[in-house]
Amino acid sequence: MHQKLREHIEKVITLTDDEFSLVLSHFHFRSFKKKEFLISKGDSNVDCYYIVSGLLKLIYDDENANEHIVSFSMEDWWESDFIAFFTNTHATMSLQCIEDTDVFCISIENYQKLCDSLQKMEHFLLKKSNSGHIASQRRILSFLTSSAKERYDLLLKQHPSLFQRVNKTMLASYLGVSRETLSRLSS
Amino acid sequence: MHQKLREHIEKVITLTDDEFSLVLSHFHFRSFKKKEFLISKGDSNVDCYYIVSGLLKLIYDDENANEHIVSFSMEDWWESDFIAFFTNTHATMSLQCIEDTDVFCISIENYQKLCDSLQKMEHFLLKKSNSGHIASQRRILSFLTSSAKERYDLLLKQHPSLFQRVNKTMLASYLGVSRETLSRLSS
DNA sequence: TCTAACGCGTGACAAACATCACAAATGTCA
DNA sequence: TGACATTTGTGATGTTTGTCACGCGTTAGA
Repeated sequence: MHQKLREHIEKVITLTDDEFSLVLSHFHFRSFKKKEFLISKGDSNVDCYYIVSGLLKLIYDDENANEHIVSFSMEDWWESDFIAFFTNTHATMSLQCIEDTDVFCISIENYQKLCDSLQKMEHFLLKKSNSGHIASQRRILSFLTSSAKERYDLLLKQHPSLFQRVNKTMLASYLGVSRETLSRLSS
Repeated sequence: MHQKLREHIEKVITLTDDEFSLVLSHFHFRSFKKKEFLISKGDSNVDCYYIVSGLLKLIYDDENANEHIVSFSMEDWWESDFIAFFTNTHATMSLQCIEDTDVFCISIENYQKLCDSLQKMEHFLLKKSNSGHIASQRRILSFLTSSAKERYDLLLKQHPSLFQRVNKTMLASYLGVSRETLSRLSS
């Protein structure tokens, strides 16, 4: 299990065994069952997660209790309510399992300690943050420039596996359309 | 002019005079006139910009030559086509002056060199990247959860100054609605 | 294995928004 | 100042999407 985290990090930087032990000591390994929450709206002390296996959804519940899916996250991705994580405030979003999921989690304190104690990891985390920023920019672009149908087609092209693992109601929520509209788009 | 950049960085980390000189040597100062392009679609070697003064728009032109405004950027912000900047690929977006604008620009090579030569700056840039990621997440949330009218009200509340500096056509493009719809929302 | 919950499609209708067309007001610049 | 472009509002109309309602097959759990 540790090996997966190590391989993931070593795609960007190289680590000695001692260095990896140091890294690992800043994380906790945890397993969650389908439907369990890693983060619940209102939580303080929000962690950041590296996903070893499984599938999660990051959701925002609006004032009418409608669920909006901000992102799906799967194997080899990092996820959190980054607003809460980085600003050390209460969670405005929730992170919930769609499938049984194994993760390594890190607190913001340990995130900062790790950056301080191992410069290489700060470099790694900068790369990851930049990638996250890019992914968000792409999603903004899709909302600005594409119709619901086009966003549907783009998602089908870029992440076909999601269509096997996630039901239509959640796909609709991710695409920002109603379940009924999605049903009509795909038929 | 250098002082502005230094103050901006020293909100996060402290620098000696020598360190700041080192930092500065990685940037170029440039001035642009209204309507000039800092980045044009298709450019290679896209730089990243710290905005000393002025106002920019980051735009995406779709296949029908419709202009979509991905973001506005003003004094004390960082801006680029981050997808092109970080992945070292051709620009898919353009960055254009709405007002005369002064910037410090940095290439991706110098960005990386700076990270390597001054760890403190890597820390600073990680903070900035995380902030950028957060801003993007907020914008995604606004598209997922809010109507055009709500996005209009939110923008008016969070950035009232934009309404003085930017015409309605551009505001509409930023909000993702037609000019006519925006005109009806605001009346 | 029985039952309630869930997933998914679809019809009918309403609301939101885009598009096209036009006119008035304002800004720009030689 | 005059000519021209830009900005903005608004009416008419069509398209897209949301909402509500319903049925039916599948799934999950006691």
